[in-house]
Amino acid sequence: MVTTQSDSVLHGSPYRADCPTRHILDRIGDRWTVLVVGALWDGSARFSELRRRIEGVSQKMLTQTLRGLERDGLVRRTVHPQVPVRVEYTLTEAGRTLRAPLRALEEWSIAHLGDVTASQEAYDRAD
Amino acid sequence: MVTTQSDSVLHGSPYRADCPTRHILDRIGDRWTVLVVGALWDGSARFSELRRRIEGVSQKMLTQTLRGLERDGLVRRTVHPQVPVRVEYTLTEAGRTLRAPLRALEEWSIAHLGDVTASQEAYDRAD
DNA sequence: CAGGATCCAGGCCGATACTG
DNA sequence: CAGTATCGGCCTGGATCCTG
Repeated sequence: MVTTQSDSVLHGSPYRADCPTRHILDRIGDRWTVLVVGALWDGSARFSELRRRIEGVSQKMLTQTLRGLERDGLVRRTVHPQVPVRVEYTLTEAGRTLRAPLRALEEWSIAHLGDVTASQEAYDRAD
Repeated sequence: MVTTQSDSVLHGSPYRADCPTRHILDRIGDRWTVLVVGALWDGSARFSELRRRIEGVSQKMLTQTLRGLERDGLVRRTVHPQVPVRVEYTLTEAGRTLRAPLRALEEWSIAHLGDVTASQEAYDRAD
């Protein structure tokens, strides 16, 4: 509902507090979302598998991140009724489209990491 | 905390806690960095101008964000010795290269906002 | 005008214990 | 195995006051 507005959103300022893109940025913003999407890129994975793959993520944060992604329709959660329970997470079609922009960011990071680090050191050395 | 070595990190998993790309993601992660870069895209701007353009940013956060970007070599800060002081912020060459990946993200947001919102509502309605 | 310094509330997130 | 629930520390970030 909120989406169907003039194209002013496109060219207009995403700097407005009410801009819908901010909400998305908030999602991408948190470190784990990006890493979870990355970890799911080459196929589905179980909960504990993700937890092992993504170093440093707590169980709480992983759950929370997965719930958020599921709510956004970017990740599908499938429960296989077995004992013990088996839960699989997979990227949806929409989730897979996230790959391109995230990849762009990642590549930028890798390409510019050296420069950024050097700049930081120079900045810190000077007063 | 500062790592900088071992090129294995480059091609290795960005899921490792020590991966340098995380540092970049942390920067991009916070809402203000993205918005500041966006606000500076069409030229330099003064402090108060930025503050006006970016709705909702506090003086503290704007300063902090600009300092961070300057330290990273993405923004150049120029002080014009006048009374009152005039300070101009401009994107550096490196900073300008950020445009492409950020743009990609922004476009993804706009393109998928509708779907995401719909998915959220469905998720919340169900149980 | 462009910021530094400080106080403080709120949330983020980890650690821990418990369930189906 | 795949979570839920809860407590608590810390850090973020806003509000406010002050400076050159």
